[in-house]
Amino acid sequence: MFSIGQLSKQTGVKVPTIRYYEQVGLLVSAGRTEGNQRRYDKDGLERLGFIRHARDLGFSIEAISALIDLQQHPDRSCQEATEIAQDQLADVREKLRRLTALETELVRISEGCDGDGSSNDCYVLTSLADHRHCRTEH
Amino acid sequence: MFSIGQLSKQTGVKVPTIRYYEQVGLLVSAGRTEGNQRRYDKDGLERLGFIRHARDLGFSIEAISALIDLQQHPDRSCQEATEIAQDQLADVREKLRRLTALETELVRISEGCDGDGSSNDCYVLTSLADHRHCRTEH
DNA sequence: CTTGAAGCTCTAGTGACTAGAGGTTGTAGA
DNA sequence: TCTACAACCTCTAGTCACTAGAGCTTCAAG
Repeated sequence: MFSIGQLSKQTGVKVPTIRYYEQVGLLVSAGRTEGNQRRYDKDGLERLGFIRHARDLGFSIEAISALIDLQQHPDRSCQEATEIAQDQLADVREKLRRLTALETELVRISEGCDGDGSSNDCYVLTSLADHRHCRTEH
Repeated sequence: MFSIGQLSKQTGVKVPTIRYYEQVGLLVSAGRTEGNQRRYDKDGLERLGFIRHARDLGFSIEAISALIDLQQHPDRSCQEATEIAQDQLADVREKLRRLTALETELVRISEGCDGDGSSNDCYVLTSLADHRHCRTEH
């Protein structure tokens, strides 16, 4: 049996975050000692590991809830799980696309200015003031 | 002179967002009609355009505040503006790095599973349960 | 002069935590 | 067995950048 602090150390999830996950229903309520402190077993450890990993991959709490539901109903097809993962992938790719455009723009903006001179003709500021200078969509 | 709605249309910034920007001090308080409605001039339009563009590029409200300060003190060196832009670029690049790793992982996870079969051996779920399956750091 | 779209302020909600106050419990050492 | 104190508890509020809604007032066209 682990205390919440030990669970935290083993998973790398902060103590208040673990309590938060319980509060929003991601983790089932932990058993308690007589003095009302949470105690976890190996099962709890694994569930939190799953959540941690999914969060690291950018899945939302809502998506993780759905995935945990699926885990607990092994009779259901895993098509749903695959869909959730693919939605997440599409999301990540969209973010990559946007960030790549931003990178291009920021490089252009940063390089135009050597940091000398006064800010009334600063390239960074004039570039931000006028979208028409941009080379990519964003 | 524009109403807040006209300003919104011209810049693509929603009306409540404009009021929010004023509230947090990004936009100086607009002049008002006798009936207490906001009226903007060309200056306000340009300032909001600047904010809009900088937000699109992912700059935080705080960073934009600093940039606007610099605009209003043209005597100060633009080195600070360049630093802010380069910080933002570093930030974007870090996000790109992480998202690229996530993409790799998600492709691997999604492709391992064809959506058939039941979820007790679903590759998506087992992959999420065990970080050791991963090929990249995240 | 009427109507209704557009404006106003204020409060509260979003997601995923994080921080802090103020109190209680568990446990290691004396 | 006692004591000290780290770790635990609950609850509220704050973060960021908005967004939504209630309930009211003003503007402008017909």
